[in-house]
Amino acid sequence: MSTMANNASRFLTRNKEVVLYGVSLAALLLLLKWLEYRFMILDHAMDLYIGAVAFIFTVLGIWLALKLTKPKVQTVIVEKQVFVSNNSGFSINQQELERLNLSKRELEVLQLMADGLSNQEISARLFVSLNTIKTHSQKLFEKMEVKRRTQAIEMAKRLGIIR
Amino acid sequence: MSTMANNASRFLTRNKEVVLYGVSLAALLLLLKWLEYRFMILDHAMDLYIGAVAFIFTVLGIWLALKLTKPKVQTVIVEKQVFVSNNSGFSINQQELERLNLSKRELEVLQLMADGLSNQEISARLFVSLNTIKTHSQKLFEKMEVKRRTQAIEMAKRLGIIR
DNA sequence: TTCAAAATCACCCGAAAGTATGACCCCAAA
DNA sequence: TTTGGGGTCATACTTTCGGGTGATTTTGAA
Repeated sequence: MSTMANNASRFLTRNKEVVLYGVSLAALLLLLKWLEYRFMILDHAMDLYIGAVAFIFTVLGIWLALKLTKPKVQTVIVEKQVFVSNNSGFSINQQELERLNLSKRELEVLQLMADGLSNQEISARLFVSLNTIKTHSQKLFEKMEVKRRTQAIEMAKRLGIIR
Repeated sequence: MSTMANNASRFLTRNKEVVLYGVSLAALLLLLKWLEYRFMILDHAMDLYIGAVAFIFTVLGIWLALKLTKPKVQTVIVEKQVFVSNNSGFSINQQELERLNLSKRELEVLQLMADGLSNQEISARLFVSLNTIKTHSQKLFEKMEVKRRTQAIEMAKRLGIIR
């Protein structure tokens, strides 16, 4: 039951793009027709018209490509500060990171959590939905064996797996 | 030295693109002229011609966009080990503490928050009611000018007003 | 090519966190 | 003695968080 609703909503979400594109294309055709009639009044203005068409469709192509191309993955540079204590020599970090077996995305979410961002803000920052962040945080908590984000932050800072 | 060579090579690479683009554009214009003469022979084939132009330039636009956004951003995790003398655990920033004007109780709550405790757990630890903790945290957030406990923790650790 | 992990998104529900407001007590300073 | 800050607690409400579940798509490795 919920699967149907799920599919329907997803279908709508996808179609929004398609519908938008369709409408835009229709508008563009109207514009072209208008341009055509305008220029046809003039004499030997064909080249100008062709130029306009070429320009418009070049822009359209660029827009299309940019729209349909997936947003680039941001480069994540994690600078880890390894605090070296005088007495207790725990300069772990990488070992702990591997032990916890966190994925790249989960580590990103963890870092943003530690920066004090809400799930909503994290989702906006990473260009994904709120639900996705929830899923990430869940897996994060499971792997780190904690129950709250504050515990995750505390552990992460203590182990030095985030800055 | 290697930087110069690097820049030179990069410059050449870029210019190669520009030259390639120029040549392609020239070829494209020739193609268009040819198409124009071909179609002009026919009667009322304008739309077809315009369509061809539109298509070609749409493809051109897409190609341009894809070409110019080519560089694939790899996710690189840079591990920078910064050795810091361990004074963060000892010296508390007294000036910041006074500036924020936190009460004793509020500071206690803040510390326990940073330890990853829930409001419920904090209230149990301090032998007060949950509502009291909520009140404390509220005033805490006001004084620190934050909206969430995670932000308060982040700021407190950054300023060094808690361990 | 196939398979598993990762990443994405959805929906529901209960718990926790946070907001707003008001009240009472205590104590020290004006 | 009044006044104000700190501490306590309450009710009512909204928002966010987290758990559980299921699904599809992407991707990287075998």
